Amino acid sequence: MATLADVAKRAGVSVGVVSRLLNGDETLRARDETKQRVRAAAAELGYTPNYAARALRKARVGVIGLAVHDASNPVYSEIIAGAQAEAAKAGYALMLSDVNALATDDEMFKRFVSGGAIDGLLLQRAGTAADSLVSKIASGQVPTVLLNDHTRGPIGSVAVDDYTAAHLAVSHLIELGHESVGLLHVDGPRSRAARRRKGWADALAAAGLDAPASRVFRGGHTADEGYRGMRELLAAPEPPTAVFAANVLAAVGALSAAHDMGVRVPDDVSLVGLHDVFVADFLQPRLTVVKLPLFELGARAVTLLLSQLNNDPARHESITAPAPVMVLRQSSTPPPSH
Amino acid sequence: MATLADVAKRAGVSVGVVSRLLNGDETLRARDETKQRVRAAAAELGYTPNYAARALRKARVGVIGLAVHDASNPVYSEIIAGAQAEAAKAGYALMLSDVNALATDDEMFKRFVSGGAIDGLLLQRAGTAADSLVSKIASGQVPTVLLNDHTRGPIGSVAVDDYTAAHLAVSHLIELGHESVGLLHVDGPRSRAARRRKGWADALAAAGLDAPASRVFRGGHTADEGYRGMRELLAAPEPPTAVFAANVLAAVGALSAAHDMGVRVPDDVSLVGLHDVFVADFLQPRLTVVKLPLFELGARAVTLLLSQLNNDPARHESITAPAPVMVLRQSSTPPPSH
DNA sequence: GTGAAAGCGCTAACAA
DNA sequence: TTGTTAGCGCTTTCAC
Repeated sequence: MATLADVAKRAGVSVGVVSRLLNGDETLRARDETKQRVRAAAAELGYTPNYAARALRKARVGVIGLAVHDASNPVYSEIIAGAQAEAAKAGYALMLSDVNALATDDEMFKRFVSGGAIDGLLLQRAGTAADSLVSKIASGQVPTVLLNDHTRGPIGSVAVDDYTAAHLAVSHLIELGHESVGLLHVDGPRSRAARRRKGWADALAAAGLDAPASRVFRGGHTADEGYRGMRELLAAPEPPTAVFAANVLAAVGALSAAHDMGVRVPDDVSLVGLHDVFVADFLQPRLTVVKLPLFELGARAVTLLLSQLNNDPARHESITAPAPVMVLRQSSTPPPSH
Repeated sequence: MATLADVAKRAGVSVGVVSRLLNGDETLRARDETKQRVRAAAAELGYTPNYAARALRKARVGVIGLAVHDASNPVYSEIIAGAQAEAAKAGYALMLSDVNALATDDEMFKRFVSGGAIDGLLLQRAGTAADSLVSKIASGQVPTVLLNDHTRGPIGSVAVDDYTAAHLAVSHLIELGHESVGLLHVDGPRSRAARRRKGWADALAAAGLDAPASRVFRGGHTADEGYRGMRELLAAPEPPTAVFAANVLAAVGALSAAHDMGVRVPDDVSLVGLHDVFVADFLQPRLTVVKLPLFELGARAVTLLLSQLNNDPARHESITAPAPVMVLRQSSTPPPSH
């Protein structure tokens, strides 16, 4: 690999000039002819800066870490895509990691957050003890921003409007004529789960309807958990005529559970999920869903993190535009008795 | 951040000793008492090695790149998980990247494969021109191994047994009594697609059945493409009574297409997919599938790459164990007329 | 048994 | 307008 010194020698100048020129240093006063010569030499040698050396010198590596619980979860992949795009714009690379691995494997944690392997960290919490540990420790080492979460103090955070999304979904169901709407709710950071539940409750209340705890079932954020939650819900004494699943994967499982119990969707019970992922459009029936700007969430998170890298204070951001939208498909219709 | 020098000072020794001790240098002859002192100092200061410095010095960064087409594709995520696990064992980190971004964005390409940002590259091709470009260039810069692909020359590769998997799926259908089995085939590197098609054809031939080109439709590897392919297949003059989809996502789309066309699965047509991903178990009907050792694929790929990093020659590996297995679910039954 | 020192490739401050 | 130089933190060879 060609080094700066190689280029300098070939161009007959010193390394300082080459470095400054190639990095676009404005204050460099050099003859045009010299610039040409240097550029030509660099091109001929196929020069590429060595990032390890640069990182060592500048104490900044140009990579931002992204720790999630399950990179294969389609919900996360849109966030990741957004983060990726924004990071690339700023010349940063993204490095994925698993939150649990980070929490469990001490070696990995040190390598990832200490040791200068990343300049900043994007973190997806999920309410477990390990999570708070990670976020606590990590924030002391590297600038951190939490994804779809809310926090004060030295850690930044950015969130989408879960409350409005839930409100929207439930209002849609109410407009269709439903009077009893169950909730398959997620665990996770209190605030996130709570916002979705409040959206559900408020929408019901606004229509003068009940939002009793007896209609709330644990849906989790996997299809398996959603399956179990829906079974419980449908086995309840007076099952609701509609269900809002606070997570798509839970909705996928819920659909499957209804089918297995001989309950037809949407004829017997309507179902709407949160987050629009491709699979929603390939289920039978196709899943009605509310779509949140997940791509933007990822993008804004890196913007915020980048500003923290420049010593701006950590802050919280809410993404209000684009607003949540209903994606009407086949799983929601008026209730049976209408 | 505490540096080696800090630790050395605190322990009252020189940096050389600290470095050798902490790295487990066998040839270091030091008094036990000294070792204790050094270890204590390191612990007290919370010393973590700086990876940029180490990388610069050793000309090796400890990260291996993994370039795929769509990190959110559940099929890839199992491969990724396998690679992750194996890399972690060897103290390597994994850095994901998008193949297309790499092919398009020159800046990114240089940063990723030149510039020493990665020590080796795991690459998922898909038959496009961009791919061969990438693999060609990349292999000149860093050791490379292709995922589920086959190649000779300076690039390594590792593949699962697509042929047997396809053969297994089609044989299963034949045993159920089907005599006409359609194929939703994938594009991608010739060898991979060809192996699956040959498995289909050979299984049919072994039973004295026809495998005409008129029963082969393009299924691609997304649900959308599978949807389109299945529509065409079902609209054909004499549609088959069973279909093998050479990719799960295509199978997901195919199921949806059948439903939209009023064709019942499995009553009117049986369907089996390739690769067992979670969603297969949550569809209606649950999808019968053949499972290939994808996790092992990822793991073996990094093992191979690591050996190439130690100057072993590039070679090709086939993963034969665990063997492909049928996962029987609800989408395959005997043909209607039986 | 342990210390000293060179140097990986780069940036930035200072000289000339 | 361009050259020189001091390190960033680490590993490794060689000397004592």
